[in-house]
Amino acid sequence: MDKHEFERADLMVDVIPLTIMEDRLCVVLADRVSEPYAGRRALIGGYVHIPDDRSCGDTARRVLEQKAGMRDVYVEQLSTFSGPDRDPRGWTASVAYYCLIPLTSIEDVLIRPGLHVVPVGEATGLPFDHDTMVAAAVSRVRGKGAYSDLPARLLPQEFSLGELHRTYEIVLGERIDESSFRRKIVERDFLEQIDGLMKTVEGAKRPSQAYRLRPGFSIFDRRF
Amino acid sequence: MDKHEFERADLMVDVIPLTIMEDRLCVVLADRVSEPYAGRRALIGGYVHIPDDRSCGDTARRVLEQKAGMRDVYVEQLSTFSGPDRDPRGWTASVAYYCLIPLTSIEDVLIRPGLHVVPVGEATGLPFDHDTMVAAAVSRVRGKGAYSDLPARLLPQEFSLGELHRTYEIVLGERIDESSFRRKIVERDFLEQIDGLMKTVEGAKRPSQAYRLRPGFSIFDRRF
DNA sequence: GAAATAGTGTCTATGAGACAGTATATA
DNA sequence: TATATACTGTCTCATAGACACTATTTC
Repeated sequence: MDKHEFERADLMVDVIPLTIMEDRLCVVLADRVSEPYAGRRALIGGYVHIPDDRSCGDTARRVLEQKAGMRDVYVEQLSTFSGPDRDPRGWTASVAYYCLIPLTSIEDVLIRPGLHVVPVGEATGLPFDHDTMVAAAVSRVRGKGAYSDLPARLLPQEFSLGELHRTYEIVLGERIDESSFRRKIVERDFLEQIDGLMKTVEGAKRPSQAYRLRPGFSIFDRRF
Repeated sequence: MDKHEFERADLMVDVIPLTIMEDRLCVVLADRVSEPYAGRRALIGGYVHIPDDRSCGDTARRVLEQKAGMRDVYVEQLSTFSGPDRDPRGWTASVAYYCLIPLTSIEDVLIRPGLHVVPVGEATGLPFDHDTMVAAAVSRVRGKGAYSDLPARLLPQEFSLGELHRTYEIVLGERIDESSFRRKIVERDFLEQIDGLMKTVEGAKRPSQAYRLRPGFSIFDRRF
């Protein structure tokens, strides 16, 4: 059977960049510059570049850098959304990736015009099936967050257990007991202490021990 | 930007049909009829049919029926595998789905020539990146199996707790305490008793209570 | 009644949440 | 010294595994 016997489906990639801002889980949206839906806020995405990209994961990382200036972020494949109606241009399949933007990178990102950081609950009414994608990304991160090091990737490289604790609470959307959190997190053994202390940014009192993710550690396979 | 400015990637779908045979987790492979790799055993797959398929999940269900005669099976998207080297025909993306074939359907399936049921551990050396796909499917089912109703879909509609227990052990590849299994499984509340008893097929003694999955129940979202 | 599988009851170890208490910095 | 956050210790309750026990059928 000839592979071009039928009309072909178009392949694209969309990225759901998640971050925390003002103690809320947020998604980064971009003003669309071209049709369809020019001018509307939507997820960052693009077509695969055959000569350059070695995988759809490469495409995701490339559009993140080119369209939002985000580099070296944690990127993971979410799911592929497909069908004749999700894009007015015709039958498409979009491989969706979510990524976690550390707090420190967010200020640099916001310098770019046309980018917006929106709480995930308020990112509705988006074009294409981007509402579904955002919801799926949040659901995935919540599901994995309960037993993974994933929320730590929303923090700068060095952080305190208090900050990490608050991050887990924001991501999971529920209160977490502090003492059991400390126990669990040190048992999981994906953190390492940094010799030297740290102060909280606000008018804090006692400084806390700084930690970082153990280099190269991840519970998850990074296959795209 | 014109959407056909670049050479386009080809979109296809592959399916990993899992089942249990002789107390082992197995995958169904098919002899390839066309190039590349004609005559080799590989996963079932095909191109999206633009006019017919309403999603890649539809493509998965269609090729399952057309190429292996499997209908009404549990199908779930696994991951999308992409790149310039995975298929000798060029840059492709394959959306992989796994499905769970109940024991009762397997005999019908095997009537078809060119189909083979192979223990997952022995399904190696496959063409394309099908080794990776099989491994990813097994890993996903094992991961989800620990807290889901998913292994029950490898059994006929009616089954005993003993059979279900053995199925979980086979899927997870480890011994599971029987009394805690019974406790957990009834608490999870996705089974319902069937009034009337059941005998084990072998030279069994006491018959056991028959159960079925509560209609419509699934812990998981079935988004494609 | 013997055998074999089905199903139940109970003890114990582990782990998480609740919460009180201690420690160490700033102002 | 007052205070706010960092961190620790202990109690209790829930849950899972171990395992012994009972139940019901076939042969």
